[in-house]
Amino acid sequence: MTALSIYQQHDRLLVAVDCIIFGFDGQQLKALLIKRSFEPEINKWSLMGGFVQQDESVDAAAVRVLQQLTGLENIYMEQLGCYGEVDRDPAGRVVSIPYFALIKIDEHEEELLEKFNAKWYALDKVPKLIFDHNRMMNQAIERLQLKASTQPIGFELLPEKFTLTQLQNLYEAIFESSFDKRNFTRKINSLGILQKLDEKEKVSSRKGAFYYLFDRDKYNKLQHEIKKFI
Amino acid sequence: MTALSIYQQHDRLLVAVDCIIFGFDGQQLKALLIKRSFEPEINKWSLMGGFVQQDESVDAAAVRVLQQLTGLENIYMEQLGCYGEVDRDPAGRVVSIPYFALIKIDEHEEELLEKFNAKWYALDKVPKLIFDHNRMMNQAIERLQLKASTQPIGFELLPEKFTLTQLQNLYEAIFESSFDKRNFTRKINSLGILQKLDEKEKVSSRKGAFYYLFDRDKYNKLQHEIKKFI
DNA sequence: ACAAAAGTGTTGTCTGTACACCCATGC
DNA sequence: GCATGGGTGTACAGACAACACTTTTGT
Repeated sequence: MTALSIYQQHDRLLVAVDCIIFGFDGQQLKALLIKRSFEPEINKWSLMGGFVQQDESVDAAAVRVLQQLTGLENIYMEQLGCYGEVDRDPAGRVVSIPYFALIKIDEHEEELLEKFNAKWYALDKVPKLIFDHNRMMNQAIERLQLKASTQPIGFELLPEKFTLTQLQNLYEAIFESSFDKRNFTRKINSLGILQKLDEKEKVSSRKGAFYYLFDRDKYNKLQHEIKKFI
Repeated sequence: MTALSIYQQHDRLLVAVDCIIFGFDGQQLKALLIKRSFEPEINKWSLMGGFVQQDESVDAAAVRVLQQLTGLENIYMEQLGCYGEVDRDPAGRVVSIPYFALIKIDEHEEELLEKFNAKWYALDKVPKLIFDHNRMMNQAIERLQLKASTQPIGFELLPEKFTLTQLQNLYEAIFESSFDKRNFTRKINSLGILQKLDEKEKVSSRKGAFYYLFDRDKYNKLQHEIKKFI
C-alpha cells in the first residue's frame, strides 16, 4: 500500500479559482469581467477563472490565472473563501476558491481590454454573471471595505504618486460615502505614513495639488499602533 | 459531448474539511482535538476532519463530519478559507477547507471524550498538530476574536442561562485580556439584547447572581445599530 | 477678475477608560 | 460576624463629526 493509495476510496473534485479584479479610475471603483469564450455559458459575463492543477497550490493557481488572463504579475491578491455547492456549475462538480485582486488601472488598461473580451464595470453596473459569481463579487466588495478600513491596501489601487484628493475619492468610492475634506486630511496625515513630495499635480486644478507617496517603511514600523485607517 | 465531459481534461483533487471546535468551561476557551486513528500520522493530535463527497456541498460535509465525530447537530459553524499547498498532506494532494464551530461544552462533554480519542485543550496548551492544523487553529482564534467583537456569537459558547460574570469571563477568555466589571456591565446592558431573569445562580456566590438570556429577537431588530460588541 | 480646486482650525458630542465602595447571603 | 462574589456611578481624556473661508493660478 503506497502512501497515495490511502485516500483512494475518496471522491476527487474539480477545484477552480476565480478572480475579482478591482481597479479605480479616479472616480469609480470598477471590476474587470470577461465574456466567456467557452462552454458552459459561453458569451455570458463572468469572473476570470481557471482550474487548479495537481502540482500547483491553490494560491499559485490564482496567480497563474491572473497572469494568463491579464499579463499582470506582482499583484495584491487575497483569498476570500470557498464556494462548494454541488450544483453551482451545471457542467460538473466544481469547488471554487475566489480571490480578490487590486490593480492600478491606468498602467494596464489598454492591453487588457483588447486581449480578451474584458471590460471594466463600475460596481453598481455589474451585469448578471454566471453561476454564483455575483455572490462572490458581493463578498469581495464587503471584504475590500473591511480590509481597507484597517490596512493600507487602498494604495494598491492608486498610482505611485497621488494627491490627497485622489486618495479621498478612492476611499469615498470604497465605502460608498463621502467624507469631510478637513477631517480626512487630518486623519490621514496623523497616521504618519505618507510622504509629501515637492511636485504638484497640475491637471485637475490651476492651483495644483501636492503629490504624496505611501511610505511602506514608515507603515511597517507603525502598523501595530494603527488600528483604523478611516 | 456531454456537459460533464467539458472539464474532462482538468485535474481532480481530494477536498477535505477540518473542524476547529471551540468550547468554554467557565474559565478557559478550549479546543477539541482527536488522536488520529488512521494513517498517515496515526496517533498524532489533529483537528476533526473528513473528505467532501461528490454529491454533498462543502458546507454539508463540514456539518456531516462534525455530526459523525461528535454527535452534535445544529451547531454554529463558519468557514475560514482554503488551505491549498501542494504538499500539505504527505499522503496525497488534498485541499482542505477549515471551519470553526462553537459548542456549549457542558451539554456534550462526556459523550465526546469517550467516543473518540478526543480531548479538550486550553488554547495556550494546544499541542503540535499534524499538517498545517496549527495554522488553521491560529486562524480560527483570530477569526473568533474578530467575529466576537461585532456579532453575538459568544452566546453559542454559554449555556442558555448565564450570569454577567460568566459572560465577562467568556469575553476575557476570547480576547485574552481583562475588562473592568462596571464598564463591561454598562456596555452589555446598553446594547439592549439581554433579558434579565428573576432567577439567580447560587453556586458560585452566597449573594447569588441574576441569570440572563440572550434575546435573539431584540438583537435581530437592533443589529444594524450595533457596530461593536466589546 | 473670476472660476475652480487646494488647503487649513475650532468646537461640541460621544465613547472609552479609570477607579472604590456597599450589598446580600451562607456559613 | 465575616468572607465571598454581586452590583453600582462619576470624572477625565481622546476620538470623531460638524462646520466656512482664504489661497493659488490659468484663462
